[in-house]
Amino acid sequence: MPRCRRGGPPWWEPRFQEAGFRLTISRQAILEVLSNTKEHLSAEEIYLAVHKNYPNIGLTTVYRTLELLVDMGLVFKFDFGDKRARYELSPGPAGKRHHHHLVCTNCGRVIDYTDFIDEERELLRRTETGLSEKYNFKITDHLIQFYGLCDECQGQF
Amino acid sequence: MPRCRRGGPPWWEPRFQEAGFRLTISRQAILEVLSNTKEHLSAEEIYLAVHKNYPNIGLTTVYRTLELLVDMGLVFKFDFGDKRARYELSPGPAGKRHHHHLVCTNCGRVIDYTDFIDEERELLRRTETGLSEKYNFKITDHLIQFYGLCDECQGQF
DNA sequence: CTCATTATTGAAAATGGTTTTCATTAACAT
DNA sequence: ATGTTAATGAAAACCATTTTCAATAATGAG
Ligand SMILES: [Mn+2]
Ligand SMILES: [Mn+2]
Ligand SMILES: [Zn+2]
Ligand SMILES: [Zn+2]
Repeated sequence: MPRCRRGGPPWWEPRFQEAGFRLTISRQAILEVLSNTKEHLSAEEIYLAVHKNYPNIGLTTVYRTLELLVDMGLVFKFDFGDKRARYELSPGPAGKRHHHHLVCTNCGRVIDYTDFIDEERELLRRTETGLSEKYNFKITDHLIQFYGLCDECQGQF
Repeated sequence: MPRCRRGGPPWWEPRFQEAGFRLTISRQAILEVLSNTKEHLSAEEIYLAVHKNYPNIGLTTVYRTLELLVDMGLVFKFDFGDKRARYELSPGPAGKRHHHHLVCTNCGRVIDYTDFIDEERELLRRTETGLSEKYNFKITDHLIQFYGLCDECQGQF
């Protein structure tokens, strides 16, 4: 289980300095877990993963840390309809690209996709401009998700 | 507080017949409330509204009925990030047009918009086609929401 | 219309993800 | 190294939603 950082410190360290938050073991461990997965983990799943190496870190701290990380913009929080929040490390400086999600309503699988993002971006840009003018609404974020049946679940219906 | 139906029975009545569900007082009352509001009510708000005219209808029934209505496709269920589900009557045969939402992250206000829906539709159509092919994912639904600050909340920051 | 069937309902209890409380611990500036 | 105080863990609280189960009422048959 090799560490990801092949060189200097993780890109998120300066962010803690700037914001004046302490870079604790718990926070590093949680960020480490998030940076080593491609999945969209729930708080409890993160807790369990962290717990293997740091058995004394509690679920409460995981929740609190995730809230902080979301506020800091280091982590994104999603609702895929399975009754629990799911988290994903922000792309970061040299990370993956911005993406949206396909959610299987049968098995819960979540697929990241970056295809058509450019077209989406263009539409979003125009929509945001138009809506800002018409409703004087200052748009700061958007959510786009597609729901349906994944490859494996289509046979069952 | 005039009833909306100026003529025949509401458009949703046949849907119950077809599906074999009983058209009870509770269900009619809840649909009536939903059809007489432009807001996106929570289960409890619907319960309170129904309760004025039918004090014996319980919150449990409201939850159960909403679940049924969502399953029947008569009602849409949304998550605007305020920790409780919110509901909206489906456009129906002669109803309002399909729309998406602007959500104020400060005061929670939700604005329906239908502008740019045609462009969105076109993008969605192409995206759905592309994603279906690439991931063999059968898309049945989508969610688009914009977040930001509404007219009144912009001054505060 | 009357009755039997059974879907539907209400009240109360349970559920479960998340948040709060509060005493203890540890990060880090000095 | 030490003091200040942010951060933490365990337990309890929170709260929207769901489940339980006995009672009720919508519907169809007669
Ligand atoms: Mn993702
Ligand atoms: Mn709406
Ligand atoms: Zn699936
Ligand atoms: Zn606002």
